[in-house]
Amino acid sequence: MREQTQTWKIGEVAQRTGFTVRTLHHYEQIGLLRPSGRTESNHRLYTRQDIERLQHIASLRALGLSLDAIGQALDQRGALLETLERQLTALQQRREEIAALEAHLSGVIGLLREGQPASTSQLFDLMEQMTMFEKHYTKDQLDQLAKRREELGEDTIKAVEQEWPALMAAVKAAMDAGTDPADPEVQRMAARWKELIAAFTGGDAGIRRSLDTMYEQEPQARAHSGYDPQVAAYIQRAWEAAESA
Amino acid sequence: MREQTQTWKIGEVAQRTGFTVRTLHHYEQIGLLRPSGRTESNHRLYTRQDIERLQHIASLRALGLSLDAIGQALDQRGALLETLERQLTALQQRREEIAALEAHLSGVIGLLREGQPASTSQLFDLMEQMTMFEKHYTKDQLDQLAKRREELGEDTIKAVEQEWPALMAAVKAAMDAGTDPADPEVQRMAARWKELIAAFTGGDAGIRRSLDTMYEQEPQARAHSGYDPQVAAYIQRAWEAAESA
DNA sequence: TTGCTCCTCACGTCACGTGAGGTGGC
DNA sequence: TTGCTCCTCACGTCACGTGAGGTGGC
Repeated sequence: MREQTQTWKIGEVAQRTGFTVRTLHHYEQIGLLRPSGRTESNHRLYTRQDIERLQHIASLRALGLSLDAIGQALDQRGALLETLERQLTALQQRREEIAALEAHLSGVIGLLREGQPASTSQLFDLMEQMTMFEKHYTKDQLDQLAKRREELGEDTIKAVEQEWPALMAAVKAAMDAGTDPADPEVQRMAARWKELIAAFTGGDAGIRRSLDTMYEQEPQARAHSGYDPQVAAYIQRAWEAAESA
Repeated sequence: MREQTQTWKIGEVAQRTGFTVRTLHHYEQIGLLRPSGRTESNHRLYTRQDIERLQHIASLRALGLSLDAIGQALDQRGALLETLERQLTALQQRREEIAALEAHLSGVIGLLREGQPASTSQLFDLMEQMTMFEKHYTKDQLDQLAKRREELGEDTIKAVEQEWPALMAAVKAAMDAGTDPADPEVQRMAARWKELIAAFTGGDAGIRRSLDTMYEQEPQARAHSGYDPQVAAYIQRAWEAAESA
């Protein structure tokens, strides 16, 4: 009538379950799985129940749960479903983050491969711009911008990028000379300024707003483009003069 | 003619770049970014070049690179493209792993919600089975099995699952009684056995092979289904007798 | 006596967060 | 003198891997 309870030493348990001895030590240390007994010489003894618990741990670990979450799920029956749902949400979120990183990374790799930027620092300039863009524009807006660049063609884009600094310098010169914003030459430059922005935004008001916020919030963006708030205010006045005319 | 080099203290750098002071300490400690100077009172002084390097670090960190990889990429120009490509591959792999986890987890949550398994230990049995299945069957095979279950309908599946243990017990009894495998009654049971397997596999040879390997390699699977190698060998002989007849 | 298994520390990993305890400039 | 910034340790995080040094059973 003796209840003979079979037990296993740690090495046997390790071999049968695929856990390492160290891992079993660890699980005992954090209180996740305490072997039911010890031999006289202090060797751990695991019962069938212990091994069952270990298998449950393995199942939950296979779902990516943390040891902490596993402990809670096993000790408070009923919390299981909720724990798993939280885990699913966390995984989905993590996967979306990774997908976004991948998109960003692919973009940078594309720049590096095709554009062959002249210098490393130029590459980093480009990367910073990309990061800023991805921060201030929605995904739809970025798609629109990409389509627009394609429509315009590389040559047009390069031409515009070269024209910008020249135009800003000319406007700044007129401003510094105290020229009236209503002056015909300034009006011509203001109109051209408007055209260049429209070429970039494609006339989309949302993209225009995102562009403005980016320049407001990112000193980097201002520094990079040579944007000057005083010049911007001056152009603003020129536009207003044109409207009231 | 004095070259006046502007410098910033750690708090200023932190504020402008969005890193924390502790992080800058850390970057110095691991040699990723060493400020170019110190004041008399030992306060760190960062130059414009230091801050540029910090911005490059930020760009690369935004791509998910480890600090170690960032250090290498920045110190050995040319290694950059390769580093980024490795990172992209790693991210893709990680994303696929997460997707697989999600699929597994969704399955388990589905079981928990719909099936409402009677006890926790029953749920874990189911989970272990799922894990084993996902290990031994290809994705295509799992899809096929799912489709097949749908075709058969819940009632048929339950009926079959109930019939199994009874059939195995009957065969075992015949075997224990020393009945000849060619005996008509044993032949009837062997034929039924074949039908039940076919109902599960849908006659697919690949699925049949996966099922066999699973029973060979997973003591868990054998224990769970009550599978007995001696009974299996007996059935084998019955099938051979049927063929040679 | 020789292997093999078991034991208990305890450091290292990754990228910092969070104090603790103290000093220097306005 | 009071704040504020700066400094240098140093522990904690997560799930163990990897020794180090030593003991017990066949």
